[in-house]
Amino acid sequence: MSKNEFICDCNIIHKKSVEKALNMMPKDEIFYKLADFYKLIGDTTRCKILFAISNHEMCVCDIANVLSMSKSSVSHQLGTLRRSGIVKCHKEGKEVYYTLDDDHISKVFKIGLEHINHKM
Amino acid sequence: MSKNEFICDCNIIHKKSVEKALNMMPKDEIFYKLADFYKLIGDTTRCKILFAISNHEMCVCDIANVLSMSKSSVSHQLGTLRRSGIVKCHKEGKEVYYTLDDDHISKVFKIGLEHINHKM
DNA sequence: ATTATAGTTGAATGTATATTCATCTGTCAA
DNA sequence: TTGACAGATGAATATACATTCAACTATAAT
Repeated sequence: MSKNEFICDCNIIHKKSVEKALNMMPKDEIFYKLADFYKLIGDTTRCKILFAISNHEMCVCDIANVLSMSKSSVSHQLGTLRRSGIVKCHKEGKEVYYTLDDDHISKVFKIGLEHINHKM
Repeated sequence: MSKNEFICDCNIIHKKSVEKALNMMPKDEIFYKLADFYKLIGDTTRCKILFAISNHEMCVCDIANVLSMSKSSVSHQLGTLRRSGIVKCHKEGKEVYYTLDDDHISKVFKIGLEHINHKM
């Protein structure tokens, strides 16, 4: 009977706690997606972009001006957000307008700001 | 009268939109903190750690076993989370027990999962 | 047709950061 | 007081990724 049945460099202190936690943990795939989602909004530039377009749609140039950044940089970030299904866009003539794909983002911002205020 | 009054490599297309967005944007400091908060939970390992301890407190060894990771790696991440005020800890003998600092994390997880489900 | 502008994209560079390794402290037991 | 273990931590390495640069497409105007 081994003291350490798990693949880790230390012994188990509270076996029940560990097993309980293991049971309630979602699958790895869920954690990958969840972490990926937070990682996407966990960047100052993307935070600002999402905030800017959360009120009404904006084209790339306007967003670049709001953030005082290059079109290229903004476009790269918008591409990342689009491929991840966080924003969507539609074209009108030469311009491409971006909006949030759904409104979970606004909710997440709300709680994030609550957390920050709680820390002050 | 210059066509481009802002420090950006492109023109403003919709002046009103840009000004409106600029007015409602929080200060940079807020965005730094907000992005930092999401960045912290935007990592698979830290996501798992937070999830594991969200139910009841756990010591470092137990967390390491739940995640099948080394104590050192877990401890580094816990240190980061602690210094950022996301988790807190108390010592009992040789062991250090970690819990969430407040329950905004659980709420954020809830919305994150909603977003993921919305995408399936 | 030609020119200007909106936007995208691949490659390169620089920066940030997660994990590992080795070492250290603090606590308990023998 | 010696040994064993929980945990923390600095340095090093490796990986991820944000921005820049240059080149490209597409649309509109002259």
